[in-house]
Amino acid sequence: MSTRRATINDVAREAGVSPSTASVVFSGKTPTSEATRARVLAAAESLGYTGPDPRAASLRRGRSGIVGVVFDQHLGTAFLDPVTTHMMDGLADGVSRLGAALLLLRDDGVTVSEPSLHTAPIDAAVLIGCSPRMRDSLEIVRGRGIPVVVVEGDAGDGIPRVLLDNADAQRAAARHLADLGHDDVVIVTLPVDTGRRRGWLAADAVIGVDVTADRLRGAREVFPDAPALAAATSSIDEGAIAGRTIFAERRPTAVLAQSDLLAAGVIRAAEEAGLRVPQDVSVTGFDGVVVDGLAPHVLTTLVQPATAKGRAAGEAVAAMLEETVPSGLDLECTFRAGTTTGPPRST
Amino acid sequence: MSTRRATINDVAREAGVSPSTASVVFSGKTPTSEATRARVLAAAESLGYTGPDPRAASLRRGRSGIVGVVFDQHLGTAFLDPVTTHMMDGLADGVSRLGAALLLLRDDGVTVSEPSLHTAPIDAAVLIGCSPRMRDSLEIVRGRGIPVVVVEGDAGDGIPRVLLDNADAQRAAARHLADLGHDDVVIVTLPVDTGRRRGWLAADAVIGVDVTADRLRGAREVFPDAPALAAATSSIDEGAIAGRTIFAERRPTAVLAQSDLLAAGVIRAAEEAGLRVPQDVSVTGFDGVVVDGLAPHVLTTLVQPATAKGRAAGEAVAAMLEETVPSGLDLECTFRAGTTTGPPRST
DNA sequence: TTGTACGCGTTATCAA
DNA sequence: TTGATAACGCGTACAA
Repeated sequence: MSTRRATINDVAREAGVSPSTASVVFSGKTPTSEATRARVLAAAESLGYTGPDPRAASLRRGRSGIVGVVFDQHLGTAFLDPVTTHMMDGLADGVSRLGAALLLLRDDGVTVSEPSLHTAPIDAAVLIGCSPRMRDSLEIVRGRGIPVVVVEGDAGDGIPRVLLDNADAQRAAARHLADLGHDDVVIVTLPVDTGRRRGWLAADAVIGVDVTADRLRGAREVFPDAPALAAATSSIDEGAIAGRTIFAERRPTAVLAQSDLLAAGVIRAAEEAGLRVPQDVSVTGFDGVVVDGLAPHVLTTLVQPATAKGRAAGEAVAAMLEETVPSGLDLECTFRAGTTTGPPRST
Repeated sequence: MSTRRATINDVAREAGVSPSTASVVFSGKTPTSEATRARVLAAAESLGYTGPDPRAASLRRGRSGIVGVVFDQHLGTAFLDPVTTHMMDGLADGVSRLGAALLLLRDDGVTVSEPSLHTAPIDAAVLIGCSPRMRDSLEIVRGRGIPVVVVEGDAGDGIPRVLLDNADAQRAAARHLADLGHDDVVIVTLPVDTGRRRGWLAADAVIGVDVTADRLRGAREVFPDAPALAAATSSIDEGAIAGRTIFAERRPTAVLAQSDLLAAGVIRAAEEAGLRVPQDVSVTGFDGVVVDGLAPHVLTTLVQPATAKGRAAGEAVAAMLEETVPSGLDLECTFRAGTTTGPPRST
């Protein structure tokens, strides 16, 4: 009874074959005679050998079978958003053709914990929600020569990215409001930077988060002068905070929120303020997720293909690993009219 | 311009030092003179060397810095439950002292994709929700000699597991109902097996999922003859399905659901059936998660420390890796009285 | 503080 | 169908 775990060498010796033959028996890469195969398996069994050491195999192969998923926020926070969980689901699906598993990584810029982006044994990486800080993550990964796909963010120079038609979609919602007759509209935006500061956006504000910028641009194409209030994150509570701020100061006929969760919060704030939706104020969201607790309202929103987004990212990663050019990265949102928008109240 | 990436050897040669010195510069395990250090770093820079190859390092070290988290269901499904996401959050926290990252693994018994439990380069594993199928996963992992911690499941012989006082807690809720005067109670359970079949449970039904069995046991200690209806998963929709089944057949004065999501669904079904909560029927949940959309109700439930559960699992894993005996694995739920329970209607 | 030498466990390649 | 050989890239005793 040795203290050390058996290796494939031990098994080979025990079975009376060469290590390479034993290896082949486990990998199945080359046909082997039934007899040797049986002998090797028996030897493994008797030695308690349970298969090749993944670390050694991945060193030799140059592949670990692991795809890193990089978040720029606390996991708990990220997973609170249904869009993220659906995307993870699709991502798991998308990389499965690669036979890869997902490694959860967080890049908050300060943590030095290992394995970080610098040291994780990943074959590829998917960056979620490219905030400015993500650029650093990107540099690290690219420096390591690892294929990267960015979801919803600008990565610059030729890095594949999965994109929604954010501006177009948001413009559609804005137009919907305009068609109904609205012209006093306030926009509630997703975070504008890593600092996640709340507050009214100056006209010349620099927006570091692309999703936010794109959706804002789409809305402003229809309502060039609409004031915009930034939320600290995408959640019902944040939406409610934003809503309270808005209704304390003004009475717009419509609020255009950049996410369903924010919209739900705005609706809550509106009702707190004694406003009826949509009679007194119309509200639109973005994402098309199921927001529990919104009943009986059905949110007017843009439905984004969250699962498909993840799957597209996964497949893009798979393609890059196979040295192919990824495709199918541009996805479209669908406008869905609900019960939270209607004609503006007559003044 | 070579086609191959630079190794630490190349860097050492370029810097005019030995490979071991270069290695030490990167790991910081041994003091080095400022001069050599600078030289090595410069050499690395000029060769585009971004640090030790994680695969080689982990082979050498015998550690990968990765902890596997094994689910027995689709990731999307698992993450739909707030309890799971909170637990993941805690888990990420708990293993962080180890400096480890989390690898998402799924064991559905059929997938042959790699890396599976057999081949993933993990230092330890956390099994979530030990259904019968999980026993197989367990065998695989143990066979590989990898430390395992089980969350909410019976792993048998000396495998550390993070446990809630499910039976006790559920008994407290049942007693609460009994004290109010209820005696016509129906129980809605979590899945009873991997097949996730719905339906009334026979008195002698074998329950393969421990959480389900424990909570049921606690309830039956107070209401020995209460009929139990199994749901296919823990969700509001499943709760509603169960609720509809119940109210179509009978009019219990109280329904004891094994999760908050199920309870929310039951409440929805009750209201559909024209029953008021709690006047016509009381409902209790389990978990203490925030269920959006339940307002104005506040669920009477057992609050479980979901984040703490994850953290405990993470710390247990860390302990095992350090050859210590894990502790702090038993966690308690807290009874929280809400507005969904009251005295039974007079018959 | 630096260098030498070797092993970690596997698998690709090629020849037999 | 099997076997010999040579990396894969690194970390670390141990000696200098």
